[in-house]
Amino acid sequence: MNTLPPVVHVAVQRPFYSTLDYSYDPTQGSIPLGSRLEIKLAGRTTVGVVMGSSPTPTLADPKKLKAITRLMDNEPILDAHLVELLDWAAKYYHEPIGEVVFTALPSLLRQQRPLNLPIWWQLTATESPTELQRAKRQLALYEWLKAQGGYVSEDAVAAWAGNGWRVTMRHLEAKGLVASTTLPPAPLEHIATAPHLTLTPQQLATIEGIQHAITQAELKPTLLHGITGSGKTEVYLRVMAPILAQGKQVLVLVPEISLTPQLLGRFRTHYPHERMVCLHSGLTDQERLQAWLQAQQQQVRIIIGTRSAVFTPCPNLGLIIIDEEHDLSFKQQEGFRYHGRDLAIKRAHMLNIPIILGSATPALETLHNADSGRFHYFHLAQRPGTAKPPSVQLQNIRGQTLRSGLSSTTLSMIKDTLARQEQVMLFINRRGFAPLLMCSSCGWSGQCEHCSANMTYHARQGKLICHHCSVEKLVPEHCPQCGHHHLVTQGQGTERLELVLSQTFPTIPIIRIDRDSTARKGALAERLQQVHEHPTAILVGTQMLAKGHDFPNLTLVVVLEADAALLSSEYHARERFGQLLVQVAGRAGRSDKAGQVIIQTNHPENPALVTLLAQGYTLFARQLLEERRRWHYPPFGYQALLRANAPELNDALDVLDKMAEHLQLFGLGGVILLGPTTAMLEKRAGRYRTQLLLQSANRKALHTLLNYLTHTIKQLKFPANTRWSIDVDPLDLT
DNA sequence: AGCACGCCGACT
DNA sequence: GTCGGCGTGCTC
Repeated sequence: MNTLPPVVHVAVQRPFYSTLDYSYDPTQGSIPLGSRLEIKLAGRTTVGVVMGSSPTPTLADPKKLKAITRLMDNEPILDAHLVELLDWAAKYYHEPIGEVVFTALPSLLRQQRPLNLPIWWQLTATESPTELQRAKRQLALYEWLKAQGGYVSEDAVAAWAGNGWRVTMRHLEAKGLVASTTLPPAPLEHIATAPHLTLTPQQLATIEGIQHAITQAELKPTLLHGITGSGKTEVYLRVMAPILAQGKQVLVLVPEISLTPQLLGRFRTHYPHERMVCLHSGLTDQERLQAWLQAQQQQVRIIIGTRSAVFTPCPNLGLIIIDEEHDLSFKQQEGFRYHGRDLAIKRAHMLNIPIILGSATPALETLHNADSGRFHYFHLAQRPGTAKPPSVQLQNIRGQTLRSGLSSTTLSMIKDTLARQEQVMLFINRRGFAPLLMCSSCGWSGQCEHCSANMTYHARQGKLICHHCSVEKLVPEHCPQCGHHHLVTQGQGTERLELVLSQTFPTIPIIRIDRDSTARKGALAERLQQVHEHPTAILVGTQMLAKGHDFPNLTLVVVLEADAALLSSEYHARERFGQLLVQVAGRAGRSDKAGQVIIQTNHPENPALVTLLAQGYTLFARQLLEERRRWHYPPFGYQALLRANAPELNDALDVLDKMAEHLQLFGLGGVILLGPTTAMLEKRAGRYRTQLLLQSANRKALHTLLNYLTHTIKQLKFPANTRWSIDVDPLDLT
């Protein structure tokens, strides 16, 4: 007779694409989905998470079956919905299930420490039945519980009732008078008492429209396309109100840490009595765990966080908001390469709750979804108050002599702006002093030993730094190749601009904001403070400056080195440049003063650029979409990028050659293979990088192929020391 | 990913 | 004769 025990399907922190089966003793009770287990794996004790169960083992050889060691916590750590989402994500991104589940957990929960959530007792009936009259002890405990307001912690019960309390509680539980629970949800506070901004008719109409859209039976994601300064945050805040009033949770995803405190401030002001948490990379492990638990226990209803916050357990989730949905930081670029926005959309769909994507510059994919009617679309095209959109002009620098990257027209406009006692911002997406140091005599240049790239000259530190692998070395005093003393720099960086401007405008404060000048904790806040203290000033910065910050006295923005992005062969480059340009331009003239934007370029006739300036972002984006349609690029086709790297180029190529051959043997089913080729940055940190692009009009065909690959890859023999990865929906093809 | 097992070079 | 190199293969 077959007496095989029931099993749970367990995700473990190992590179396995499937769960492992472990048996358990059903007489000890069932094991809920999402529970954390202690298990033995290959002779070692480790942590697993229950992803499913079945009455009999599903593994081929039942002799291998082991029993779980124990349940680690008194509560499952993930609810059924998150288990389903993570399961889906593992399949969609072709990532080992354990990798997915464990990146979704706070790091303290990946370890073998039990969580031991406090148990609370909840009164479930308020009328004490007469039968309790006879059971004095039960009655006393029951009345005491009632006096405490209906929720009491296990510890409090033990302290009050003394020995034997557990038996008494079990009696009360059996009579249906109490139930054990985790922490009670935070009480409903009173909502939105802060003084409200007056809304524009357009904002009001948008809020009303969104509120109507998100209460429809058939929910679609909503794109809120609002130009910079149009008050998207205010719309989020108002749309949230009815959701919060129902006691539901709102999950807000934001691009990166630098903007989180700012947004949190707005939320605090608007909802001063609502408890909220922030989940970002700046938290300690303990803080992160606490925030995670508070969301899980419904102690907070507003959860603001970066990419990984999409996995925060919210048992009563009512709305998801993705701010700056186009932002690249939502896509994880290593390991489990998920897209926070796309997973949020999936999560909202699974829960049948509304989701709002906000951006001044929606991603092409998102815009296409709105154009095709798959998403609702709302447009906030005006800035409230007197703020007007800035005037943007292209400045042809072809054949002009530049002074440290600045044309004479630019310089005179800077002078004029400063004379009006206003601020100027110079935007250049390159930190350091100069991107290249070379010998004027023999042509030697400072190459990184580990990467196929130049090292950037950082004057202040007196170093050459590789921006790809962070290797540093002291600037040589003379040419390492010919001994010549005349080493010259080429090109512009933020540091050099800062220096040149301080020489040209010795009385004007120059405030540089880039990764180097803001590395120290609190340095960014200091710099921003300086900007607000000096109404006449020059700001020099990288894309850090492009997002979110409000500089009311800033009226001139100069964009330098625009051409690299325009000429790039990477088809995402122009989309990103357009987004960046619109975001940068949005910094100019945010109050009542008119803003101007100058773009220095050698290619003022560039069609994408011309469309962007003459007809705006939406038409620019639609034009790029048409191009993508012609090439069957996303969103008109589906892509996955296989990457490999190795200390030897041939080994890295060999990996992808073997994969390509393997896939061809299986049958491509209409999927096109492009490559293998070397990556644009051929060598990085001592490893050669190669890639193979898979493209198909049919998502299913692509996924079938990837699924075959991951499940048969062990048959392939790769050279030693090679690594490979799969990137589904890649956003970075370099 | 770990880790054990296993088959070839320089050492007590 | 052994210690240890990292190639190969397995983990419910």
